[in-house]
Parts: sequence; C-alpha cells; structure tokens
Amino acid sequence: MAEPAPEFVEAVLSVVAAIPEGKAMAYGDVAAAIGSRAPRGVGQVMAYYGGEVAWWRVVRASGHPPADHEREALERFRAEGTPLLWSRDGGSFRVDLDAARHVPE
DNA sequence: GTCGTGACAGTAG
DNA sequence: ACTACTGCCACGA
Repeated sequence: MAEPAPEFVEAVLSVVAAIPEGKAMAYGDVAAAIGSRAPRGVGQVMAYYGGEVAWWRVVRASGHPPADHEREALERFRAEGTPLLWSRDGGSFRVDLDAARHVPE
C-alpha cells in the first residue's frame, strides 16, 4: 500500500493535534490549513497514522464521521462534549461544524 | 509520465 | 434524506 510522504504526514498530524477538545474539522479544512487541497490525501494519512492522533475530530464536510468508525467517534464526541446533531430517530448523528468547527491560525 | 486507489468535496437530480 | 457524477490532490507502482 502507498505510505504517504513524512512531510505531508507531519503537516497533517500537526494540524489534527492542534484541534482542541470539543472541536472538529473537515478533511477539506485540514487540507486547506496545510496549504493543500487534498482532502483525500489527508484521509490517506489518517488511514495509516490515524491511530496516533485524534482522528475522530476530523470529519466530512457534512459532519459525518469516517466510514466504519462512527461508533468509536461517538464515544469520543460524547466524552468530550462535542456538539452533535442527531437524526429525528436518533439512529444517526453528525458533528455540528457550525459550532464545533476549529479555525486554525 | 501514466494509472489505480482513497477515513473527500461540491453540485445536480 | 438518498444516489450518481465530476473534480481535486497525493502516493506507490
């Protein structure tokens, strides 16, 4: 599998690590924060090095958590008090980026 | 230099 | 709410 370049990885991890508790960022926002436009590249890094960072604070532009990881993410969000928007039946949720969006310097 | 892949984004229906 | 399509960038082969 394709292992991302250390520089790009370091840049992504740095941004993700800078997200405070109760906050969140979209993949596109992270990419923009490092001066790139590769939300997919960010996803690649998370897939390999996500175990060393708060990957749950990185969600899609719609606020949906990463695929196959929403259960883990939910526990983190619930523990950190991240603003969540639940569906009417409570079967699914999404992060309220309007309130939880972290704006890097 | 080209192709396939990906924890994506945005728009259209 | 959903699916489908296109566009984007980064990486390994």
